[in-house]
Amino acid sequence: MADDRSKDSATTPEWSGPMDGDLASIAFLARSLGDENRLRILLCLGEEKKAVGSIVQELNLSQPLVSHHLKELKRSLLVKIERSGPFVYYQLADPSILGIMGALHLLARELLTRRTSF
Amino acid sequence: MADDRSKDSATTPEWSGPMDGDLASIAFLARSLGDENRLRILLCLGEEKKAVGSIVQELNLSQPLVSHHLKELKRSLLVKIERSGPFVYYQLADPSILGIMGALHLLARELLTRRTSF
DNA sequence: CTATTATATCAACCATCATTTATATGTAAA
DNA sequence: TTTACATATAAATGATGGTTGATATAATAG
Repeated sequence: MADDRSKDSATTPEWSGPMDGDLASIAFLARSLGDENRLRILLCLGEEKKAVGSIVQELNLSQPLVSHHLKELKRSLLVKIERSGPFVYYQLADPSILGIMGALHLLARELLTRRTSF
Repeated sequence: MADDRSKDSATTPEWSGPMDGDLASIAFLARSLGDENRLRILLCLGEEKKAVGSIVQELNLSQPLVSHHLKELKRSLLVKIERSGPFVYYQLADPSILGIMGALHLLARELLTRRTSF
């Protein structure tokens, strides 16, 4: 049982291909979604670009904290940046982000209700 | 600027409702998906229940590590457990988990290709 | 009972991360 | 230039989390 890499394509259910370094990207994205304040920021961004100050005021978080999380969201490419004067506007990089959050929300509800009803 | 909780329903894009403690559940789920080894375990589980030893051998990970991650996946309700003799079989709690992983994979590919092509 | 197999837990170490406070950078106006 | 505002960064701290190695529990066979 030295090493065996010959059973990849047997149990690939939804995607096709190697999935080598892709799992790292998926994990990286998921970790970026794994913070409540970042989720609030993404949800607050919605579909309109907003400046940092607006997010700070809207979510009632400290400005360095919002800035830090925005930096993290930028690192994971989940938001796009646009400067205009002294303002920096952040925007969702892709609308599917909200869809994924919705799917996670649905899954969480499902798992929790399944848990309490059994 | 003491406190203001009067602008909730203005910018809810995809779901409806309070989203109060739901974001915590979403973040919890996302954090559980935010580890490459756990993703490999979920992907390895696929749709058939497998014992711990099978996962250990299939992914070439140490048994305590797999057991620890399975415990974490159980804590987030992403897997179901079924004992049979000395074996403990783990199974995906919901098939939509693979769909969410696929969506994250698609988003990652999209964001990365968008990044390198601009 | 002992022995063996399957799985879980414990302890320790190291890394990552979220948060706060303070400070720095940058931009625009007077 | 100074002043004011918007945002970013630094340093420090506390908490959480992944990994390894050793050990413990559980079930079964002999």
